[in-house]
Formats: sequence, C-alpha cells, structure tokens
Amino acid sequence: MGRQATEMLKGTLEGIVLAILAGRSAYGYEITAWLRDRGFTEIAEGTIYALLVRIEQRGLVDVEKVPSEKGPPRKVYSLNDEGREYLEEFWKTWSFLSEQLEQLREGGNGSGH
Amino acid sequence: MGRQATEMLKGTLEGIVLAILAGRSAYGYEITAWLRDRGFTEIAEGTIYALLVRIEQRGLVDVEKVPSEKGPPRKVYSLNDEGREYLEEFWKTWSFLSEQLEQLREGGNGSGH
DNA sequence: TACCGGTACTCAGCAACACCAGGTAGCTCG
DNA sequence: CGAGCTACCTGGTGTTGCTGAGTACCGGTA
Repeated sequence: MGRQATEMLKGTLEGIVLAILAGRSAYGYEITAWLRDRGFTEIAEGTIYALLVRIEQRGLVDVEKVPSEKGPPRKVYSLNDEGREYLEEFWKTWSFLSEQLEQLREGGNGSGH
Repeated sequence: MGRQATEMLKGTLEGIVLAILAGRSAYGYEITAWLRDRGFTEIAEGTIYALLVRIEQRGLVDVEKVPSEKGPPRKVYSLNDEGREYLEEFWKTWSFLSEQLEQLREGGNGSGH
C-alpha cells in the first residue's frame, strides 16, 4: 500500500472487519493474520484490538471466550443484528464514495470534454 | 451519506479534491459548491479550506490570486507535477482498498467453507 | 444612508481513528 | 531456564474532519 493508506483506512477498516465477521466469527489474532495475508501488511496489531473493543462497546458484535490449545484464551467475535444493520449502512456510504471516485477517475469532472 | 461518512472521508477527501483539480483549476468556494452538487452535502465549508491550505503547504498545488466581481479575491488552485504524482499514488492505494472491499462484499472472504 | 444576503476565506477548539511502543500471559521445545 | 509463537491489552501521539464563529467585499433595496 502507500503512505496514504493510514488515513484512508480511517473508517474503512471498521467496515472491513465487520465484513469479515459477517462471513464468519473470528478472533483478533486471526483477523490480523487474515488481513496481513490479504496485503494489509501495514496494519498494526494494536489497531485491530482497539477496533474490536470499540465495536464491542457499541454493541455491534457478540463475544465469546474460547480456550486455545496454543496460548491464552481467544475472544471470538461474531456479528449480531445491530452489527449487520451497521454494516449495511457502511456499504451504502462506501458505494456512494466509490461511485463518485470512479467518475472522477474516468474522465474527470463535469467540465470534462 | 451516513454517520460513517465523516471517518471514511478522512484520507479520501484529499484525493477527491486533488482529482477535481486534476481536471481543472478551481477555488475553495467553487469546490465546496461542486461537492454539494455531487451529493457531499455534509462536508463543512471550513473543511475544504483547511484541506486546501494543507495541500498547498505540501507543495502539491500552485496558487494564484484572482479578483472576483462578487466578493473578495479568489485563491485559484491548480495541480502541479508533484500533485499529479501524489494523486497517482492515491489511485493506487484506493484501487487496492476498493478491490479488497469488493471481494469482501461479494461472497465473503477467501476461507470460504 | 443603513441593512441584508451572497461571495470568499480564516481560525480556534474538539472528537475519532490508526499508529507506535511496550507490556502481560500461556504454551511448547531444546 | 530462555526462545519463540500465540493471544490480548494499554497509554500517548499525529492527522484529519467538524463546529461555530469571525472577517471582508460587493450589489440591491428600503
């Protein structure tokens, strides 16, 4: 990614994590690894945990503690109804933004040729 | 847009403005009006001016003061070479993010079953 | 003249978010 | 014991957009 990634992630990262949780339940360490796999190499571990705390406090996810064979117990997060609703809103905002940017990229703005 | 727009704009708004300036020169008030037209109704006027100051200080744009018939002189911004390069990087980061989100939206994450 | 509304830009203080750097804790293996 | 992996948490920092107010210039109108 690039230098601009940090700022661009603000607000989007939350949606990304919620979207992941919409597919299946997961815990912090797992999500971090998953993101690194996908190319988000610059996302700090602490960022994910802070984000998970946030969405938990907002009531967007349910949490369950599950013992691990390889270390401390995992906090497994799963999206609840409120979270699904919130994610729906995220997609709307994202779509809007995405469309606008696509238009800007192709041909420039209204004054174009 | 939605409640989530504010955070999502962080990092993207800059790219949006640079993309506008890539199409043609413009001044703050004009850009604000243009954005409102395009549906960015919640963007505060002050935000655009602050952003313009920022990208000017970073040397991404050239500025020219032009007298106006209807008020104080306008500060007309135009993208320079460094700005064009920066915009190019923005598009790369955006593309990456966009692809990842598109994959997430469609079918869930790679781990499938 | 005095006022209003539109144009155009500026500024101080605030909140949210990602980053950094470090810490805690459990497990396995040599 | 020490190293390394797993798994989570925390305090302080910088960037960014928002709020709300202010300055200034102009034309039209009463």
